[in-house]
Amino acid sequence: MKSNITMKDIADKLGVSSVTVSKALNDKEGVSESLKLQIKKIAGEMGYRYNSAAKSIKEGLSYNVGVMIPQRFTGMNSSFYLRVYQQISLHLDHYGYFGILNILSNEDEDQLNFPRVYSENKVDGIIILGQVSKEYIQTVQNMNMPKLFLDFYDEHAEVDSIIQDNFYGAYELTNYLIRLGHRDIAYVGNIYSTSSIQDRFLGYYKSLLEHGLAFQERLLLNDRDERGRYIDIQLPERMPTAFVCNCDQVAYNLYERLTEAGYSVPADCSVVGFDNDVYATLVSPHLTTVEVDIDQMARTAVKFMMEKLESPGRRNGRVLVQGKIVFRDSVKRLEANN
Amino acid sequence: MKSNITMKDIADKLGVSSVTVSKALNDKEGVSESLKLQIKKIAGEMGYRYNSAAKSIKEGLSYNVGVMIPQRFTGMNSSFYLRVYQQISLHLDHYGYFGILNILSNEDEDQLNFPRVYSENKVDGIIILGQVSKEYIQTVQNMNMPKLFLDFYDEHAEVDSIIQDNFYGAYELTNYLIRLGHRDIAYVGNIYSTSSIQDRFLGYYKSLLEHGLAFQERLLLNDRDERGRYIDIQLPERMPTAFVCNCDQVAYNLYERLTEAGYSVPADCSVVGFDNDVYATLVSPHLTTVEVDIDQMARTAVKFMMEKLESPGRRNGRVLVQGKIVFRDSVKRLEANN
DNA sequence: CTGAAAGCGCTTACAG
DNA sequence: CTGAAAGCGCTTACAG
Repeated sequence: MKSNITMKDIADKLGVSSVTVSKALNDKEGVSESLKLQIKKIAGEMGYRYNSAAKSIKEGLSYNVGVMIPQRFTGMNSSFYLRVYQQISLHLDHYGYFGILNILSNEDEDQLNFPRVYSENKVDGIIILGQVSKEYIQTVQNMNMPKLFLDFYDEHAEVDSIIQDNFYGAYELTNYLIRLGHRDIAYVGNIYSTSSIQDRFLGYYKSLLEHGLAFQERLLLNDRDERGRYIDIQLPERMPTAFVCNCDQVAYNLYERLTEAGYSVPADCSVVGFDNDVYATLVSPHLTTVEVDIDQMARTAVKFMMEKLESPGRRNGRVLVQGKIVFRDSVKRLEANN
Repeated sequence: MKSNITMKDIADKLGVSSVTVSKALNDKEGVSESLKLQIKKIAGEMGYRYNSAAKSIKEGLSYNVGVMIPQRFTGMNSSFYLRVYQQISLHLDHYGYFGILNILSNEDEDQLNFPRVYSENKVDGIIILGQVSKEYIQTVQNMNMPKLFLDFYDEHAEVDSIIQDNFYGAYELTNYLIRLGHRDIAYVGNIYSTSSIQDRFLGYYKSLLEHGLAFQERLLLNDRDERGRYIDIQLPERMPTAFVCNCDQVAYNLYERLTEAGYSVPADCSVVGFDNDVYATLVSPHLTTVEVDIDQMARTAVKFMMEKLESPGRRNGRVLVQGKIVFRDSVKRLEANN
């Protein structure tokens, strides 16, 4: 399968030099218009394909970017990162780059091995998509090429990161509920479980504070045990008018719980979620929720990476990408508030 | 970011030639053991990284395989192909290869453009993942490198393909129902909608035939209109004891319909699905269904590709990958049949 | 065991 | 406008 037609072959066919062919095919100065046209025509006929390896070796650039996803985020039910990767791939294309997916195996993560894309110089930069261990972060820092953390950050690492704005999303969502007249609003989630649940809680909390609403313990409902397994949600004795759930799946669970207890959404109480995944449209009525702007995350990551490739010293720090509220039918405007 | 350490740098540091360094680093014959060790040590210290572009240019091999997914299969809710890609990527790794994802845009498909991975010689072979247009299949055939169709095939194209065995999966599932004593079994799906719905129907049909059970029109329930939108499933007047649904999502829809009508699964009637996606475990009781063996598909695709890379003439034809039944609690053994 | 020479395909000065 | 020369980093014969 190495029927490789080279510039030399085209040059020989036309009795010119390969330098001239190179100039013609790259639309560079120094070839007469007619020769250029002729060369391009012959190239097409001969099925010539550019050899990017030769370019790579000259420029020391592979025109690839590695996207590394830790293995544990790649299970059956977690296609989120794959979708992010897909968008990254699409945006890289605009810059003439390609994305190489690299699943970081648990072993490689434990043994602090460099990924093969790095040790074989297959990529010009690397995007780490999804939290890796503290120790591996150090390994990443030892890699001598532009790098970027996506969807997580490390306070000590000198690595730029792009994360979704969990805090602001929950803040906006809660503001929205308050604007519609809700005053007694619960938060559903184990705030000691993950940092995103905690950050979302904080956004909810800030909204309450800003509106002079007192937070009370009874308004914090647990959704999972310390190992992350969902538990039955205990509804408070005096029911709030609205629930902010830390994610759509928990909202789904809450719906079931409410139905059992004889409450109807949104007539008796309103519910909002987070993520806009399958669960958001699996419940009836469909859930008002926050959608992570995957495209924006990918676009930003690629932009930053390209900038770093241009000027390696470039820093962007910790950048937040805001989600957008998807308004559906799980929230009711309270009469009280006109 | 081109602080590239080369073999020459290592050689200079030790006062040897780069040829010797090359041999040492590649564990080739012709270097004394002690020198080899020393070279490897220095290489490590200097942070040397192999330049795979140089290898590529020598061998005419990129050690990359392209995976092309038509844009229309990459929406929000279709992560199936991304998961396949992920597995391909994993298996390629075993062979020292990398996978480059290439989303085929609708425009490129319409205009029959070669993908950039091809025209820039970025890959040694290409896997087309998901049905492309008749016209584009021709374009694929014009590509002068090993290629493979995955999850679809074309009767006229001289291209090997790997597809899931829809027919056999439904056949087995129906056999299972019959073995448990079911005799009156319905199929849910619009058999004119897609070829996989049709093939699954045929598997169901064959099972009936083999067991001497008569198929009747009343046993074929429609699930979607000609544009693919789900419609309300009409339950037959005389209820069957079991339903074979063409996919899990439709089984999910059927559950709702059955619940409305006052039937309970599996007490009153049994239900099976296909795909083993989220919907399978969203219903209660969880659904017995067929899981596509993504790993097997990916593994086979990579194996075939590697063989083609070895010997380009190699043909494998149309290969079917069988799914596996996932037994859960949506099926009841009928008393009648001990 | 060790290394000088040539070459993979292309591009970048530079000379004509 | 056109092209000979050198070089990118590595490997493959081949000579010593």
